[in-house]
Amino acid sequence: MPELAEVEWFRKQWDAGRGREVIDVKALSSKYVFRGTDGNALRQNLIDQKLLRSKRSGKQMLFEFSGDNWLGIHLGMTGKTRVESSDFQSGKHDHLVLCQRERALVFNDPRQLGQVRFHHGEDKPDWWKDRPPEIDSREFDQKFFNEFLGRHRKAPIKAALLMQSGFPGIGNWMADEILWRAKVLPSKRIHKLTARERSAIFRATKWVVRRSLETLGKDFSDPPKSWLIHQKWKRGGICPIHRTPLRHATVAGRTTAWCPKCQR
DNA sequence: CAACCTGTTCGCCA
DNA sequence: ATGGCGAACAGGTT
Repeated sequence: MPELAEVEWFRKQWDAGRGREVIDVKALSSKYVFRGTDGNALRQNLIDQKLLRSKRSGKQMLFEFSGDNWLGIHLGMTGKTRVESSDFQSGKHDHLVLCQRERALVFNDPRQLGQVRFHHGEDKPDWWKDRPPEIDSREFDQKFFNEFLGRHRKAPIKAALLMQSGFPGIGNWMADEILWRAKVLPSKRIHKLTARERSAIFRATKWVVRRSLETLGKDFSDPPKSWLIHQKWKRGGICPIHRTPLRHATVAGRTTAWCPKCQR
């Protein structure tokens, strides 16, 4: 489910617990989502600590706690964070519950392709360092964009858009939305793109990210009806511009929708 | 029962 | 050494 804008919304859900102590931790640490993490250390360290703040980088979330404790959550395909009341009883796929006196902060992930990581130390965890620039920042500029594409000349443009090291936060629906707006066929190889097409993709990337943060990222509301996302999953989906039936195929290993009239 | 899935990582191959 | 691609991960839904 979650790409950049949805992850931003899920990150903010736990803001309700900022400044408050964790009094108990329920962690099903044998589960796949805890791979590579010491569930006991997580439990021992987080109890009695306060949630201080959180950050997002691409699709990654980092929650900082007092006492030099850091909790990383990646939502994968089906992960969600939410808040429940303090007497909440955890359900089947609620793998991690941080209990506070006033509420419970819950991480749920049926499919478990997400990941929970824990780090204790003064400095941020290694896996949070050397992140690529946020698309919605000045550091994500034409130079960075062109250099990244230059390293993947033979790949279809959609494959590059899905690479988190170059387009942090972009996922399947945002990639299709960007290429539809830029009027570029998702399967087009990067070395075949014209300068004009590259520039259109750069601008559409920034635009889709900014606009989806203003809707989905802010209050989980739908982007405008004119967006491709509303059509891409439906049977009989049409181009929002002139109602041409969308085409579907697997590109870069993922289901892809595009308008055969707009995108060439 | 089979195919599919808004994500990432691994191993194989060029 | 680097880049491209298919499979695997786990469990639910169509």
